Amino acid sequence: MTTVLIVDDQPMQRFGFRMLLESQDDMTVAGEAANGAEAVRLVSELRPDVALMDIRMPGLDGIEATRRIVAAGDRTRVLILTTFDLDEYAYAGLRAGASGFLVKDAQPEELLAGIRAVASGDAVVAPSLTRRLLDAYAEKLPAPGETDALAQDARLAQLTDREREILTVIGQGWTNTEIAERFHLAESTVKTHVGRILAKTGSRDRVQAVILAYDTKLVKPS
Amino acid sequence: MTTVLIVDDQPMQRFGFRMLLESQDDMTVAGEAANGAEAVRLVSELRPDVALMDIRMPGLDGIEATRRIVAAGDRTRVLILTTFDLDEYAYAGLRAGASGFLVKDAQPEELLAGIRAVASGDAVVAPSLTRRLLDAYAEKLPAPGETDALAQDARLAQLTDREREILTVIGQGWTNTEIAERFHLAESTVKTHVGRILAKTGSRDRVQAVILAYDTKLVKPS
DNA sequence: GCGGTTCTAGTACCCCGGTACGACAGCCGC
DNA sequence: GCGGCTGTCGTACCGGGGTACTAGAACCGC
Repeated sequence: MTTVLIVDDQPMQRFGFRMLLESQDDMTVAGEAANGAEAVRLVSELRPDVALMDIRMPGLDGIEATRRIVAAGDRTRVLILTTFDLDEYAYAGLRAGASGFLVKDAQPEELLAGIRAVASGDAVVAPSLTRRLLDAYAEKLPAPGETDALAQDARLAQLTDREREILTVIGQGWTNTEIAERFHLAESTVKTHVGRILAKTGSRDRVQAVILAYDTKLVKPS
Repeated sequence: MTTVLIVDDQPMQRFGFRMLLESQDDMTVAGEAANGAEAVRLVSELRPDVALMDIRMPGLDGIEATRRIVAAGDRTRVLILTTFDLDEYAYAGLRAGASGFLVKDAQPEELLAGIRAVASGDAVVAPSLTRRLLDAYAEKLPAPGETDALAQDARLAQLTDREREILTVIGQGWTNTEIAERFHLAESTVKTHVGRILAKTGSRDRVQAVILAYDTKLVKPS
């Protein structure tokens, strides 16, 4: 069962969302908030799976509320909903750590699919924005040729591709739970991988693995 | 009317797609191709709106075919479809200039919505991949204000000398027990310090503290 | 002297991380 | 075909890490 917190300053808008969500038998509305401050408070209190977040609200807006929710380290994923797909909003929302960004005039099915995707650790972005996201991403890609000047360390060389991939995100601070969610693996699988990484690299725990990742430039300082 | 070219080496797979597409009154199948070379040829000949492209095919694969179609400057958008959401495939496909990337086990509605989005110039990406895309994108973003490096220094500045000292050895991989022994402290004291360090720096656990230590150059790669 | 800060220390509790098994499916090379 | 490697998943267990409190001692500045 996916629990959802509805955040919107317009009562009728909240009502509409509530009706839609309650009509689904795998979803339930954990609560409603009319502004950002209330949203932050209710998230920490109710710990919903997903916060459906409007942007324009009196007082604390949706962006800032998202930032605080993400910063608090709660497991709640934020799905931003707004009337217009203005770039600034989207970018700001994504920077704030939102897991998704959809426009309100989306089809109900799209909205529901978005909520389910976000709840399961995936992310969703309105199609109109995805294009720009891809363009920006393409620029960031290492280049058609080869994948970077891969860190050649004897310890890293023993790792399989999968293990190196996982070590990379360990180096970015991901917990086993997060790795499992975002890679769609069981936590036990992640633990197996981590155990092998530690054994192969001679690391005592993931902290030393992180240090190794930095020292070998597998992960670079941000 | 959206015209679609189906590219897949498996006849049954093509048949399935054809049935699905023909059931829609705003879509029509322009043709079918069983490999990459045929796809490139048919695109230039039929000029469909969208090419539904499988990746694994004998001869010219979907990635290379996509690259050539895009390079040819045709108006045809390529939507890549594959069985598994392997990173390499996705990255390669996006680099090649595809307008979208979906997994074959997606719901038919998702697939259709994806085709319509791509045909209208938008882009679509499978939810499972969007997450990683967002993460990568977030890294690329310049950061809210001008903060970043300075902000992290600000977080370090809040620490007392003792705390900074302890954060340094945390960054070197020491456990609480080791810190207690070598600093002649009780482990409970170390835990108190660590807890305050995490709170002040906004780190979730010592792993993130290690990352912070490296990013701020408090600890330097060996 | 008194309040604020820092360092120290303790207890109690819970959860995540790591280990130690075993198991199976797919793939590749011999 | 068979064995080895890889990736996946499961269960069970334990210890360290982190949190939430409280609290005393030393120091400093007003």
